[in-house]
Amino acid sequence: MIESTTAAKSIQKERDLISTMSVDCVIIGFEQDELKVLLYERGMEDEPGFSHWALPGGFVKMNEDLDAAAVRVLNQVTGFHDVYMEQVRTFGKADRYPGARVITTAYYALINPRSQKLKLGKDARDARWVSIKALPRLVFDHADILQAAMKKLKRKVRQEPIGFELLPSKFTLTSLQRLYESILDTELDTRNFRKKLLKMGLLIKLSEQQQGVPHRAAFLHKFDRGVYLQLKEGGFVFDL
Amino acid sequence: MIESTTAAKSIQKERDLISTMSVDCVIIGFEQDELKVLLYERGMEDEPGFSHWALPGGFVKMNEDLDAAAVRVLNQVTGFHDVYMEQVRTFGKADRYPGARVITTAYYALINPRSQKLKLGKDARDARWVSIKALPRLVFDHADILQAAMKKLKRKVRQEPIGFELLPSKFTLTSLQRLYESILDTELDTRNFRKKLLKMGLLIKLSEQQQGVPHRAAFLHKFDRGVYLQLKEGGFVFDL
DNA sequence: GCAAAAGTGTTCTTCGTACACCCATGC
DNA sequence: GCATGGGTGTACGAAGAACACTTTTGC
Repeated sequence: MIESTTAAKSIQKERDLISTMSVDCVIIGFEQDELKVLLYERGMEDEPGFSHWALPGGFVKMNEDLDAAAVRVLNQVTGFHDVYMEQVRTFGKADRYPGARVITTAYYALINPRSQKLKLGKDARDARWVSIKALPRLVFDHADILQAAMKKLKRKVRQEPIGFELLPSKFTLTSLQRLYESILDTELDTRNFRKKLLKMGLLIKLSEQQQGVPHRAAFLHKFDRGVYLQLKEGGFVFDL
Repeated sequence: MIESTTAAKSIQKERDLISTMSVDCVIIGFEQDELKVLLYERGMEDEPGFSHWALPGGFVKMNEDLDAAAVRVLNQVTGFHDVYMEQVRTFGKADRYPGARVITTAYYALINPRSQKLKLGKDARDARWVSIKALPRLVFDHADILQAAMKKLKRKVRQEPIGFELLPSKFTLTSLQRLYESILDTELDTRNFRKKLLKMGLLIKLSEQQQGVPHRAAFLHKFDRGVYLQLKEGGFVFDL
């Protein structure tokens, strides 16, 4: 095998190579026909950005996989678990974090805000689902990170149906359309949207309907996970 | 401003948060109708992976932007400068690098191998342009990194014309087609390929022709950078 | 009965795709 | 004259885009 241990240790002793890695999570939810992001107010008085709004984040531990760190941080700050996450990219400007060299890898997470209860971690004074259309000022480069995540999501949504993660298990076609409209930031033609989706065979129409709405009740639908996985293997495209 | 310095320093003292960041470069070139990657044989006896083939990489310095580190590393290992580079993603498995915790961010670089001379850095025993179809075994997780870069390139090539970077300034339509075929790993119909490209108006047909070929000489073309930049702003799509 | 959203087909245009032959050159 | 790649057009089918009215329900 490779003779490495001493060399590697000497590398870590060189002060100018040492840095701290963190992960930041762009947690995206869909509620009341709006895309939202979970932000929190930093609550550690001795850390940079105290009392400012930020994306949930935390440091990567020495023996922890990067992806695992993202999952852990999400859980520690929000209490959420079993969430779909994907790496966005890494932000590494030398001066991005005040007072120390911290390189951060951004992840986005997709979740239905009503499916799990928010349990604030100790580092947070407050946390809120904030509409993507009305963001407060964020600390450090978190506005850039958020923007990059949204851009990635826009691309992603054209390649596979991500509604699975953001909607309740039973939903109306209209709310699915609103979701796509929010992500793509356009209006879609209802007839064309339905035509395309139904042709794909991904949706199962239930006999159940909406209750108590002051207009004609819509039928509920659910996703067919079997068909989805099958399509995914074949590497399909999903243009809207 | 934010009261941060002491806090940040205390963060970096915690041993379990300290790690080393590196960058690795997937340097892609196109030569003799083939896509190639620049690999080097590791030449530092006291570093892991000595005498094995690897992607050019190096550590990020304390006061260096991550993107700048990628540019520097590329230059140090190969002597290349002014090269198109883009971040792929970050690889952070805890055990990916033997003997130390090293998280690495991968970049891909596109270059015409004939446009700049390869000048080996001191860490390399040897370096070669290797066909993407005949790769040797690579150290650490470099095979995964390379694969991720190629996948990203495949997606990229459908969204903007990257031939700019990989071809000489004057080229034939056939070599452009071969480039796309190499990246996408398919065969394309010549007539349809030309139809689509010419309709875009990105190419300028020169009066100059190939010299000394044992068949009908092809006209040379060049890219119209003005039209390219214009199209790019409008966020165009480029399907083949 | 009215406000509010659900649901449904057709036409036109655009674009992708398949396909075969003559042309110029070097040897 | 032959081998090699250069260069060109058309016809068909699929898919995207535009577009308006009837239905159901709660109040």
